[in-house]
Amino acid sequence: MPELAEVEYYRRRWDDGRGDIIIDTALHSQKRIFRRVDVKQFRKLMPGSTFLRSEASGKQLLFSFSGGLWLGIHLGMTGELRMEAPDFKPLRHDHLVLFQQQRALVFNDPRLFGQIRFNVGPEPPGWWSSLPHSIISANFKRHHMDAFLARHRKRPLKAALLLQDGFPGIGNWMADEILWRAGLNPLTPAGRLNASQLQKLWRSLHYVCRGAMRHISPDHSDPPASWFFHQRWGPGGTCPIHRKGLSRQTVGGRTTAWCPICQSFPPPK
DNA sequence: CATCTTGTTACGTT
DNA sequence: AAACGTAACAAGAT
Repeated sequence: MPELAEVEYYRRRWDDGRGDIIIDTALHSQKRIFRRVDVKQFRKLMPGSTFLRSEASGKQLLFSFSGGLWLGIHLGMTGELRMEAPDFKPLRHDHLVLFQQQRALVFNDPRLFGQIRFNVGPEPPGWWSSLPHSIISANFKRHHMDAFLARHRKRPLKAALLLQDGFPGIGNWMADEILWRAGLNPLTPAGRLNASQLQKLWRSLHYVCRGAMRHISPDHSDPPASWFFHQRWGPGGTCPIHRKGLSRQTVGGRTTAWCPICQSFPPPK
């Protein structure tokens, strides 16, 4: 499920636990989610530590705990965070539970594409510090986008938008929304955009990211009815402008939908 | 039963 | 060396 705004939504679901001590943990440590975690160390250090704060960057989450403990979470395709009662009994897909006096903080992921990290140290772990600038932040500059598209000039635009090094937080539906609003065909090679098309992509990228954060993050509600979002799945989907049928094709390994009128393929040079 | 999935990574190829 | 394309991972929904 989770892209930029949904990740932020799930981050907030553990907020009630801030300032409280972890008294116990439960984890399905044999699952692939924990393949990068020293489980023995986690089980030893986490109880007695206080949950301090959390942050999201793209699709990555970082939770900090007293004693210099850092818990990284990637939700993968189907990961969720939620709160339960303190006597919660984890079921099959509840792979990580942090028990507090008043509640249980639960990470659930049926499909196991998520990933947990655990680091110890005074500063945030290196994998976190070296993440690319969030698209939402002022540090994400136009020259970053231009340089990234140039580096991946042969990739279809859709595939380039899915690369987290360049567009952190963008996933399948957001990429389709961005390209529809920019009037760009998903198959266009990333290095083939002229100045005006680059500008449209830049503005659309920010419009969709900001809009998703505003509409989805607070309560996981859907974006406005005018968004392409509502049309891109079902076979009956139509362009919100023309009300005509959409084109569909796998691009960059994902199902991609676009309006053949708004997003016509550019003529060869 | 076959096909689909809002994500990433390993690996072989260009 | 870097970029590119695809299979694989796992489980549930349709």
